[in-house]
Amino acid sequence: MHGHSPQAYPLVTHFQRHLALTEHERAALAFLPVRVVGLKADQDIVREGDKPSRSALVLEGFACTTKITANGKRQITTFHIAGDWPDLESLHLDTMDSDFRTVTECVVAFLDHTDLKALCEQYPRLAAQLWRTTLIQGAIYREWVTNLGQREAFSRIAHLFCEMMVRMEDAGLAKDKECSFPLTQSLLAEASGMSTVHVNRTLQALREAGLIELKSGRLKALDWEGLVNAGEFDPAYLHRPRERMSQLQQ
Amino acid sequence: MHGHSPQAYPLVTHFQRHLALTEHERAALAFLPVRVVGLKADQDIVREGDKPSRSALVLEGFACTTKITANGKRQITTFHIAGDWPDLESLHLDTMDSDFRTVTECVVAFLDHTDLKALCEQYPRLAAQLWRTTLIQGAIYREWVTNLGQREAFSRIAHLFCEMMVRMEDAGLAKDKECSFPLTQSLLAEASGMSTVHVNRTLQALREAGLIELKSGRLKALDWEGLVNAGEFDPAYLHRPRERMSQLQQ
DNA sequence: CGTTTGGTTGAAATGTGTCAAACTTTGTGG
DNA sequence: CCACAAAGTTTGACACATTTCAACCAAACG
Repeated sequence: MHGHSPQAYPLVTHFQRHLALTEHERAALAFLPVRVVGLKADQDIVREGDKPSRSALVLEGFACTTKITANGKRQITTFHIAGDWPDLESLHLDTMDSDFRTVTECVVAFLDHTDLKALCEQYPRLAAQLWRTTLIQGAIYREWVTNLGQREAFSRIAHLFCEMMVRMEDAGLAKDKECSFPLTQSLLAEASGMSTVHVNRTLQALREAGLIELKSGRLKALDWEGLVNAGEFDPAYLHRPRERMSQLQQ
Repeated sequence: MHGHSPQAYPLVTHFQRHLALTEHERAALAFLPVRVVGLKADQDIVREGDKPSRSALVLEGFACTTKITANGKRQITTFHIAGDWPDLESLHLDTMDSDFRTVTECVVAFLDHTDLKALCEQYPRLAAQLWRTTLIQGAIYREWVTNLGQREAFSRIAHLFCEMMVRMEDAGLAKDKECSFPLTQSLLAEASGMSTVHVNRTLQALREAGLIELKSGRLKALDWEGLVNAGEFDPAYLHRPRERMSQLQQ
């Protein structure tokens, strides 16, 4: 599929989450050439060392950014869900310093850097919004550093679950604190810097504490407040649009 | 001190590291109003929850970004040295999600967001460069997540030392793999997610391995290649300007 | 010179990793 | 639709990295 398709609408949605678009801006976005592609699970989209000429907006599915150490260990540095723009940074950093890959089957929209750069020059507000998108991703990284550095297993996993739940909600993919969650324990291990075995035991502890239910690819927070406490979770770092902020209180 | 002063030159330097400036751009930078301020050690510059109307460029000294968990533990998410722009993100994220504070005495240049935004609208290349600056900071966060998640004490501290040394070199603050390093062991603990005691023991191990000398506020890599190996350090994530890349091989 | 701050040490407690095996679920091809 | 393979989860026992606590020492500092 190519250009001007209905598939471009998610792009408009992305911007409208934070910004009231003018007609011109909306039109510019609608006419941006996009290439929508379906991808298999567990597949590289961009690799460390690549010099991409385009960036991908996730439309459906779960993806992640990973880094591999010289010793061959792998760290997932963040998960991406629908609406996320995982490798937007490559717009201004020519060489990828990490891998961007699918976790589940995904649908992504590829946008050429040349088109995006032209858009940015012509529409400074859209440029600022894209910049903002990368800054929020940076804020998430800061929180992950803190999560890995300061919290032990139980809180750490709880925090990860809180973050994912809130982001899924904001993307319209969760309700009643329940969402699709197709992440294996070994992926959770790679994301939390723990061994698979210990993730397993921690999940049992979270279940025994009555905080979560996690099975067959779905996560449900049985006791949201309890989970938030366990994870010491404060969603401020997600810099959510104002309207969404209240939803946490529910 | 206010505006147009010789103090503004570091600003030009910052941009010229990555970008060949035009005369217009250089002039625009030179005329940006800056307020240069000297700050005491161990002092907040901006706090979590603040909504700053300006950002600070570090001219001298060591600073850091920190997050405090609900349990009162503190994580240093990154260190800042001369030439760094620690809270540039506040240009587009209205509320700070972390603290930015001095470690040593510092000299910083404050720049108003309104001025920076005007600059960005008029000079897209400068905007892109500022954006790039925040993206590189993001890349550093990714690496820290990996460092905390996948490396044990010995490698983790080695990696931190490698990063600092390379960044100090690039800022012109290190030569012969030796630089000022006024970080206490308890700061290193907060940055590495380890206890002070274990930092102490790890430093002894690094010394016994003949990799470093660290005393009276100075760090020297006695065996740079060994340190790089121990830390599995690959500086690609720092996205250094091309000319500097070769320096690592020395 | 005393006081503070930062560094070092030892011993014990504990969180987490490792290994290896068994079990369960999911997916697939016959 | 079953049977089988593959993938993911769970378990136990043990090893080990790291934390904690408490004390002591050294260096920096006014």
